[in-house]
Amino acid sequence: MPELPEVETVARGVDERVHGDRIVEVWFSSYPQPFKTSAARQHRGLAGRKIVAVHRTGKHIVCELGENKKSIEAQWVVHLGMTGRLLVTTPEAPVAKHTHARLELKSGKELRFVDPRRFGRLEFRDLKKNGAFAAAGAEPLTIEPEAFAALFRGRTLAIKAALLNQSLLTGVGNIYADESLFHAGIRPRRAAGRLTRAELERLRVALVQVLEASIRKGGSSVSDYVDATGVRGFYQLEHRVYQRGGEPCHSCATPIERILVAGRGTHFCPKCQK
DNA sequence: CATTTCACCTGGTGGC
DNA sequence: TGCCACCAGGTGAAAT
Repeated sequence: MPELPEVETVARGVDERVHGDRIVEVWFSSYPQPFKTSAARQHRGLAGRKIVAVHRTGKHIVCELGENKKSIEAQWVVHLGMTGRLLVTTPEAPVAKHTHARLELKSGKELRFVDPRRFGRLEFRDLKKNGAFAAAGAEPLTIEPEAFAALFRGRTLAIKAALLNQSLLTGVGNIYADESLFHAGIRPRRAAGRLTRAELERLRVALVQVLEASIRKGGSSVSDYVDATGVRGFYQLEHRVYQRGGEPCHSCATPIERILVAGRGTHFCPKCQK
């Protein structure tokens, strides 16, 4: 479900509703997979802490914990995987199947992590011991043109595979890789290192435009993505190629092709993309 | 090292 | 209605 625009939408929604609130009680499911940090250690770290702010880094949601913004002591880092949801609810709201974490807040609200496939991850970081969370790759919304081009220099892998590599760029997933390549007019199987400087700049600009447009629409709800309050996004209505295999291209009416690149379903227009 | 493949999970869909 | 194959927003380990 969640790539940069979806994670940004969730992080903003959670921040609006819980910043300044204090965690008074913590509950975790017994499935070990979602816990990058053991449930016991997260429990000790989270209970009693105040959530100062919530924001996005790449595809991660970072909850800053401390007494105020100038004294952050710890972080709770949430990765939604494919099907994760981070929801702000009332305590009475029915607990959804596959709920793995419930943080009861002083205000009476609850912060819940729900994840059917359990590909998501929850991590607790003590800043003194572990340091602050940092993504490996660059932020696509702010990277400079020169640095963006340098990411792909000399690489033989497909440009689509390179876009998905989180240690190069952080936050781009299958939807926005396909959509940005369409808007830039570049075929997904092209070797990353063979793109011209002009093509790379078209790609960077397309990526920024697509990601920002999607954030404005609350992200893409292809099947089950919802924001922090359970509301779906609308950017799926703007998709030009993603999951449109066989359907006519909106620009030239040529049927959109679906192929496999880096093991992922990949969609492109054979006429508009060179 | 760079690149590719596969396993990790549940659930929805479409064919028979 | 049931069974089965296939597909899905991600990522890290193992293989090549």
